[in-house]
Amino acid sequence: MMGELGLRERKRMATRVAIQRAVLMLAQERGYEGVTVEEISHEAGISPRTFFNYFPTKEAAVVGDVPRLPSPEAMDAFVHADGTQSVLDGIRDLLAGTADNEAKAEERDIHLLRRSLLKENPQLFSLRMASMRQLEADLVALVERRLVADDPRRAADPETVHSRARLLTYVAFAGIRHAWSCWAEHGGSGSLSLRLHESFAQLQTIGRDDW
Amino acid sequence: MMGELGLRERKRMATRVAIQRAVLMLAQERGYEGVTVEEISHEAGISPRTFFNYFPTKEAAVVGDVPRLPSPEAMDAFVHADGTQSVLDGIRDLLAGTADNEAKAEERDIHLLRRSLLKENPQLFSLRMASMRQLEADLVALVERRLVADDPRRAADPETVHSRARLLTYVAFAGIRHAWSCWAEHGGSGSLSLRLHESFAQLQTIGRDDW
DNA sequence: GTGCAACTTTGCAGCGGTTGCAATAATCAA
DNA sequence: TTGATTATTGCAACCGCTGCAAAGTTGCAC
Repeated sequence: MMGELGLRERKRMATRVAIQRAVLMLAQERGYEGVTVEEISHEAGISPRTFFNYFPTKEAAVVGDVPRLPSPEAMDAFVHADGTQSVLDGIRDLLAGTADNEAKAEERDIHLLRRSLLKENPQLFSLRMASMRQLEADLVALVERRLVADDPRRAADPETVHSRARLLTYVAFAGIRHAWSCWAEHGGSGSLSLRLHESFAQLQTIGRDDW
Repeated sequence: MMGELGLRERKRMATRVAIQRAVLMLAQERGYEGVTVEEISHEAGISPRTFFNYFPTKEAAVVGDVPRLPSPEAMDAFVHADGTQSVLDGIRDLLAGTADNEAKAEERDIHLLRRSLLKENPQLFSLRMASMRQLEADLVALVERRLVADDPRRAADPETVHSRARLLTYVAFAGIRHAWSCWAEHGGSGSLSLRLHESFAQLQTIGRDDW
């Protein structure tokens, strides 16, 4: 069966979760800087050396895995949209999908812990945003495909398409930051995805100073 | 006389410049990671311990001082604009002013060295953008003032003003990132401020998918 | 179950960034 | 010149992080 993972894999996943739980809870108590890898490892029941077999840096354990682009099907759906949705809204849905991608129940509490910690520590949220450079680059390429699919004549000017795709991507990330900031500022009340919709709706009006 | 600085201040400034020159040139040769504080200090003619009297971290010496908001007069001019310029364009000019704020001849070559290094190392540019969180926060407050000055009735809804100001600020930083990326991707040919104008012009059209 | 191959954990030694502290040296102001 | 102020430095120590090799586990074929 596919789901039948060996003992090894199960142990590794458990350790990975234990480490993240340890670092998140300790950081919640004492702040990110105030926690040492030695303490984290002790709390997680491993040696300090082993910590670095699971995460390349202390920071990586705190900010968690960088979201990846979603499934190829979702990507194709974005590229070949039916024209009823703006490019920015398409990006929003694409990224909202990766954000809520918390299928594994074991890891759900990790996500909640992390979200709560990032909410209290804007610096950590910045770290997480900074760790998304690869995702940004992937997204730029995807948006290029969408722009050309929307109007194939654009393929004649790849420079302009690239530039426009990059601008749209950067602006989309600005929208995400905005949604997160508003959400965190209000103590995390209300739905994050609702905030996301509100922020992206505002984005559409950016060119106008009358709102 | 005002310009007559004491020996102490002059020495401090010279050391500060020497450190930056050292770290930038060494990083240009061997990459940021490949250079140690010990080497930098030796090159700059100081002890490693003294290095940390001038910069809190190695990173700080590489990315340089975070730009500050410009003079109060420039800020007031932005807040009480005559309505012929959009808010985004106002932000652009405000920040372009701080970027070209390279009055001191002694430091001009430092700025050029740094710009060239950041151009080759996108990770370092990211570090620099990340170090601008304080500037962002200051700018949000300034944009709030501008929004209320544009239409005093808005003062009745500070929440919305705050949210809008934040969105405009984040989008403006997206524009700056975009301008820098385009400039760096083309090997730094052409003027950075020209790119900035092009990127902000594009920003005005963000809501429309027909461009 | 035995035994070997593959993989994981760990200790250790070491590098590099960073800090507090106290001694020393340089500058300044009267 | 002298005394106060400030800057530089060495030193010891902490912490994040890495390579390496020894020791422990798991997987698998027989």
